[in-house]
Amino acid sequence: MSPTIKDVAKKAGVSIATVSLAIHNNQRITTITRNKVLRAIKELNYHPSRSAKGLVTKTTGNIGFVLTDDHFLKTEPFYTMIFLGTEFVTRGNDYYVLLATINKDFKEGDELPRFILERSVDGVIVAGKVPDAFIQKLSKFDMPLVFVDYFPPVDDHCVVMVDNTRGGYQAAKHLVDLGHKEIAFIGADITHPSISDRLTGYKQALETSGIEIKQSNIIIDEDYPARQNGYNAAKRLFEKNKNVTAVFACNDAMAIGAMQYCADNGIKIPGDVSLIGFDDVEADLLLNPPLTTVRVPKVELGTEAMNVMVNLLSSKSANCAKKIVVPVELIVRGSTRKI
Amino acid sequence: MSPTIKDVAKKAGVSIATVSLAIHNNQRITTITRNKVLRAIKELNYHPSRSAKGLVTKTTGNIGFVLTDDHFLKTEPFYTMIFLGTEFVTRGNDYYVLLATINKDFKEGDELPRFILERSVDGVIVAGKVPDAFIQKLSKFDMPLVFVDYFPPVDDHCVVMVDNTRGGYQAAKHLVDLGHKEIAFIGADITHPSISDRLTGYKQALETSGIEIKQSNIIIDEDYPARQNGYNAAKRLFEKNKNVTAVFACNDAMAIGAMQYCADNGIKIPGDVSLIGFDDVEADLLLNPPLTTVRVPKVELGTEAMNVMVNLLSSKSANCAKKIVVPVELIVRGSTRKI
DNA sequence: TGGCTTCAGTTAAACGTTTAACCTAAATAT
DNA sequence: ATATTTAGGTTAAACGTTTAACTGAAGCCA
Repeated sequence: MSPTIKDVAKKAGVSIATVSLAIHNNQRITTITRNKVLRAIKELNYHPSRSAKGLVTKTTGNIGFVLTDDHFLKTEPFYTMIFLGTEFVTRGNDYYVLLATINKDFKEGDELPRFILERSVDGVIVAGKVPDAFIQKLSKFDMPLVFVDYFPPVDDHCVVMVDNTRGGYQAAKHLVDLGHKEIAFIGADITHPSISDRLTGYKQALETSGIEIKQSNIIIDEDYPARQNGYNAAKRLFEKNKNVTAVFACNDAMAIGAMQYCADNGIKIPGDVSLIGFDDVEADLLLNPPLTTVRVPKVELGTEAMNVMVNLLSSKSANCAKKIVVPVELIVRGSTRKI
Repeated sequence: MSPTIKDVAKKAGVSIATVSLAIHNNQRITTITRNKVLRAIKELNYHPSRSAKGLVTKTTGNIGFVLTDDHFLKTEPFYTMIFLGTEFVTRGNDYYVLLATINKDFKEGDELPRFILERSVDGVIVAGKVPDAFIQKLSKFDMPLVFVDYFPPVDDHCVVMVDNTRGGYQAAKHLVDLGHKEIAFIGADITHPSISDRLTGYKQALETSGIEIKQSNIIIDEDYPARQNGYNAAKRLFEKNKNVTAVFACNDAMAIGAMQYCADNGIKIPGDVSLIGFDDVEADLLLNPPLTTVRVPKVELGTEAMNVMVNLLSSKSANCAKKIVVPVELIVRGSTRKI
């Protein structure tokens, strides 16, 4: 068995309270006693038990990270990167991250992740879009909450967001600057605020550039923005609309699908059509041509979210309802060109 | 505050011991009392506190997952997939996974991950190659240990391995079957057992096919098997060795680098040279041509490792020193062809 | 009838910490 | 000289469980 505080107390010839106080640098303990204690700790290689500490302080040193199972399973490691971002921060602070998924159709009667019920976490980071019913139920626990890459309907929470509107603007503006006039938008799941914000940015860019916004140039799939849907959206677009010279896909997955459609149908990129995506996933660089895109700093989203959480927990301040918007960056590669 | 076992006891009109026993389906409690207790639990929405339970049972419900920081940071999400595999299993069993990294130059004096010292985990899964000093230090704690994708020097541990030798054999055999005779191997970090096993398989395949093994066809970089090193290895290979018609790269990252070198130097794949990798990473499908490779079931490695761990913890049996070898699979795509 | 089992629970100790309340001796104030 | 404060600890309760040991009633057997 590993040594307990009792062993340290005996070895140092003091009470266990003194050991505890010494560990926490309490003023009441003289330097000389503290050193005695510290020496005993070193000799025994003592480390306090987290369980015992947790029981009395009602803290666990863990943060929950929740996302829906379909986000968890998708091939693009978008949320994985955010998760890793949170891990980076915990390295510095004294926390660990517990991961849990919920059903994307979470209903009122469903159980919350076990770590919430058993109080194994001090706070919860929610990543990506989650059902309303889940947020409702989660909010009943008075537990610090941080949302990342999703803007919950009720608005008194801490949120870390991507500047999707500005990114959409930058993407479309880039195409405008290259001389394009017939610029299409392909997207999916427009109820997702991130996606609709990108569309908003697209519209703003065309508007401020004096280019008419045509509904026929906007293709929205109802489903999830995945490669297959990008393929289908491109098909729907090009079958009815021959004069499009540039396409802004709502994310890289759809852009990759669209690129595949073009390859299958003799549409040259960027020769015939310029294509720009959103997210900047690993795959972009391997495409032929490499995909121009708007970079979302995925790891940074995670670090920011965890930073907010750690602040929330340490300051014990009221729910600050803080909002952080992390900037995006246009990455020009080979899939766009001057017309 | 959430309800405690005391609240349940009061509501059900029994002692707290009865509540505990009822929860654990102890025979001593009649169905009628158990139901009373269960009803109270439901009404109060009671869930036992993990900290309190942990304190007395000396369990935490957590499993540690350790890898070196360079593995954690590399772009190919190889170990991330293994990690996710462990997560999948914990969904079914009652565990969570805590992630920690160690320095790849871990020395004897370095501290172990905090979750081990503070006893926040019931067992540790070690992924990938880790320093000997780390294993030494870790072994001193009598904590269940499972190694995945690495074979520790001292051999009394549970291990989940990839069948690298067989995979290397299959890869080289595939090239032989396509009629190739001058088959090169490019690799790096040959001290890693996985890599050297793949080389062994390569040699076996040539041998059993009656093809001479030439040292000049084997290029080993000392560094890490990454894209850049694949590029360099291909350069070294083709500059001195014009008649090679097929290359087996020790992993996909190096294969991708080699492919880049070939593209830069007018070597057509698979026209002039057939190329095969190892791992089957996401990027392979996006390459032009898509890469023939040997699939390593990454997620399955994680699930297997976690299954072994869960068995170890539940059976409380002696360290079974179990070995599991998960099979690989040849995936033929566009980068190899008949000569 | 009386002694022995079995049944169905209860009591209380234990797990390893933190921390409020208490204590004693020395220092300071009146 | 006595009363009060301060310094530097110690004592003991509390956190929420589990579980070994105990108890009292009922059933059984001779």
